[in-house]
Amino acid sequence: MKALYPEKRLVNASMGARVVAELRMRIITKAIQDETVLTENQLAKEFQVSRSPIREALRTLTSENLVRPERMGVVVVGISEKDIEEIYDIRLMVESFVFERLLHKDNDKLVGELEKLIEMMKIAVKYKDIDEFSFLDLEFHETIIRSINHRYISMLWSNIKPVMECLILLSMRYRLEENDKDFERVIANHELILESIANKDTNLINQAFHKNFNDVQNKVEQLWSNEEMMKIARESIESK
Amino acid sequence: MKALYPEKRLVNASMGARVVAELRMRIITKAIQDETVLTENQLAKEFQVSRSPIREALRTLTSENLVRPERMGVVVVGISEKDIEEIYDIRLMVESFVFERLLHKDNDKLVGELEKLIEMMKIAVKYKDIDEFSFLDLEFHETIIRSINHRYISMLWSNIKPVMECLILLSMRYRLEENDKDFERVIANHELILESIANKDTNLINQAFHKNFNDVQNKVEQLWSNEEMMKIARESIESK
DNA sequence: AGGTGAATACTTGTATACAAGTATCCTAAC
DNA sequence: GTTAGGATACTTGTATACAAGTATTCACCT
Repeated sequence: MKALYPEKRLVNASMGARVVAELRMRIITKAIQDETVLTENQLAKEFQVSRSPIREALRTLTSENLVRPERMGVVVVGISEKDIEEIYDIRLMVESFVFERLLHKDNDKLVGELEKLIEMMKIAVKYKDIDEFSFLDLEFHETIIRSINHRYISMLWSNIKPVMECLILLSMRYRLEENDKDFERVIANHELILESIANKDTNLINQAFHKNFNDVQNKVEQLWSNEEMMKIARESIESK
Repeated sequence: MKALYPEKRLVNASMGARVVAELRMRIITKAIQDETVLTENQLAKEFQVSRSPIREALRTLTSENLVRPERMGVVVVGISEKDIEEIYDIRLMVESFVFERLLHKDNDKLVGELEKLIEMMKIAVKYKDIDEFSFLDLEFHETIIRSINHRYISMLWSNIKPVMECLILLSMRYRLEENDKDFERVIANHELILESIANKDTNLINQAFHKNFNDVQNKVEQLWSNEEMMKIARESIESK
């Protein structure tokens, strides 16, 4: 099976990290079906590594709630449409908290960084580097979140980030097949968020969040609700 | 050094789990100072186990933000008063979200469970079993959170829970030394929360949350702000 | 036939060995 | 005295070995 997660992001990564990234993608795309039982030995054989990195990977996936430990081995939990909604509950909760804090700060430096990221996103679209575009999207949000220097908010973010990353990656790949005008709209959404922050405009941020979230969430759910589409998303990378 | 974490909670636990529990307590009580560099070999020697469980422990502590990985070994981050405030930001955020959901549900079963927990807390106070009281306190909150069946909210909770557990454990032990009338007030706070849920009373829950949070947070911070008090909390268990 | 129990082939948790890389320290040259 | 360079003693990441425990299977007994 071809790797689902971009190799580019794994240079210098340990085998453990590679296994996590790959398993996560397979679980989320249902290339590994829910309820499948995974054991360390079996995975070690399949990935041609020892049990040590596999153990590490399974622990990470457990903490991300993608698998649940049972008496012997772990069983794949995967994610459903309901889970995706729930992830976006968390995002909305976290990002709203962050915006509230931004209102009482000077955000010039942040605004500058966000402008840079938007420019880079435009370049990524221009050259159809969808994976890069996805990572920039995520980094945009992470930059905002980190800017308030709230250790535990950052921690929350880092807990849901890996799954978010997969979701965005997949939904963007799918869009590319489907309708690449969508990328313009994604960029416009981010420009709206940027403007809200620059002007500390509470009404605008609510609009922006809901626009952005509904947009991404709908796309992701659309993707998940249709087995055929999921297959396209999986294969869009495998065929590369 | 005597164990800081109750042995009772570690029956059947793996060495890895024990090491995590113990290191977490030592870091939070500053028995291990911030900025200390910990390496796997050194800890393996100290705890008389191999590197495998130590590795596992350090990974867990990293995910909890109590240590941060560096090129060689991990360095202890620990928690400050600001961090404690931030943890309570998260709690307030999460528990408010949960209460909002509770308003649209039938909570009879939940209310029953909470009543049971409060009774048990009273017994724990009667027999001065402070560690048990602390765990019941935490379980009270966890029961509420789990009741809305929100996978990612539960995940967030499980990420901050271990540190919360230590904080509550320490603050309760300290109270016992200081003024054991406090326990009555903690119970009263929980009864207030219970009542808010039973009656779906939005105003009351805000009062209850703020009362409970301010109470615990103040106690904890009071504890942290004074080196001498921290020593008392540490030793209150060591002398057992 | 149905249930019991022992043998077997799994599983995880832990210890240990090894390779590759990095900081440190000591020596030597200037 | 100061700096360069190499030996040394660390570090982590990974592989492998072993012990203890659990599911399964299959034969045997009732």
